Amino acid sequence: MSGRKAQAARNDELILKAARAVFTADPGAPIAAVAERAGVGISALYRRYSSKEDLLRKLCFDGLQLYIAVSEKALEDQGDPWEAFAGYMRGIVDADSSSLTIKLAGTFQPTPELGAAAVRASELATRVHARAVEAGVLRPDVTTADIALLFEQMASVKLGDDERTGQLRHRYLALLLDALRRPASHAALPGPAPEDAELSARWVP
Amino acid sequence: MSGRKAQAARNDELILKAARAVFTADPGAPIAAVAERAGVGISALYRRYSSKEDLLRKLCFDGLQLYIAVSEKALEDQGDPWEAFAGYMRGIVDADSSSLTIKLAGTFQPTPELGAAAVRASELATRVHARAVEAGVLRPDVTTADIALLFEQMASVKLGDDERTGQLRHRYLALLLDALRRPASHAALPGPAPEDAELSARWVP
DNA sequence: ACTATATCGGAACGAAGCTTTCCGTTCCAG
DNA sequence: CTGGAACGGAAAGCTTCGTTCCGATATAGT
Repeated sequence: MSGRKAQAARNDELILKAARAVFTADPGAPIAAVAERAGVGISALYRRYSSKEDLLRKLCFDGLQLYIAVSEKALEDQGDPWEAFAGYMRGIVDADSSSLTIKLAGTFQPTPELGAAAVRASELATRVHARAVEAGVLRPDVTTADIALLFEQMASVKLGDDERTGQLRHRYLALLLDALRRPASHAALPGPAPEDAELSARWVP
Repeated sequence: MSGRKAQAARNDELILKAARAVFTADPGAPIAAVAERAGVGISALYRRYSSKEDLLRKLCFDGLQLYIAVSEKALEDQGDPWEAFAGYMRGIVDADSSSLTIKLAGTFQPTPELGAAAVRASELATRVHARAVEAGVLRPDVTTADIALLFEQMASVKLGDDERTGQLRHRYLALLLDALRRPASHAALPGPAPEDAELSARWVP
């Protein structure tokens, strides 16, 4: 495959990647920002998606699929129950699925297909959580819904570039995992703490 | 004091309260939303603030003052060091100061006065944190800057009305405090966990 | 070589939303 | 009674955004 077809296929990927980056950074970003980031014209977007809503639905659906994949992998993990659960949490944080699902919800009309994926994702989350509770590695007063909100808190962390943001999210996830684990413990925190300069830089954009 | 002057004084308060509510819920909200919520006309706003920026600066400054007041109160607390620190955290979360400061920053040009308040707030935060570390009640691998980012995570929790949101923020703050406290422990979590219905309601606004 | 076609870039358009101004009205103080 | 402070809200003026449209370009098939 080469020539024009190849560029079209490459653009498919470029556009999705750009859309993910732009809309996770700012759910209200304009379509033009996606095109610019992807390095294509606006018409390249409208050839693939009939509207902005359509693109957002696609992103949300992909985000749910990713969530589902991570959850299924966690359920297959037959190793140490705590490590399986912690790995699941880290996987979801890395997938940034909260930014791709809940943060975008409300900006478009959900389709049945999308609703079904959301239900499936929710079921899997319940099972992963239940397994950890039954294994006795998780404090029992935290519910599945709590976990969902905690993911959103991790997703709210944004500082510097994507790499730094991911680093910090894992730092605070480690803190969170200490609070969730039974018995209580204090694991070492990964990644350097934020510098004062990193924080104060946000006052003057 | 009565008559027209009295209404003006009452409006001063009404407008500020409305602005706090509106802009903490949505930092990009239009001025008209503030006027509507306050139950006044737009001109009542522009009589008091020369521009939207001006109003935002005022809100931000007040937020910093509140932050400073809570911090000073914590420093005066001579009781149990852990309880003093935990009370400080709860106080800042209740003040919702992250929503009034950082979330609004960037939408206006900071003034020297505002910068000075920010510096003072930062100094106090450092002292409160240092005191808890020196007392040995706080895990030492968490920095003052970490605490600031953790406040922002609590402020990112939003579900249902203001009361429910506050309840949940305290629930997750309790979880967080478990992770911060030395030695490690698990305190009971306050407030009911989110219901599935509360979460799924957000998919269809 | 030549043309039909798929794809693209980006200007142009129209709708929507926002801040700010402006004007007529109300109501108190002197 | 009257001057003016305070008000409500419409309208001006501007920006931004989604979408459409058109001319350009490069390939695939003949």
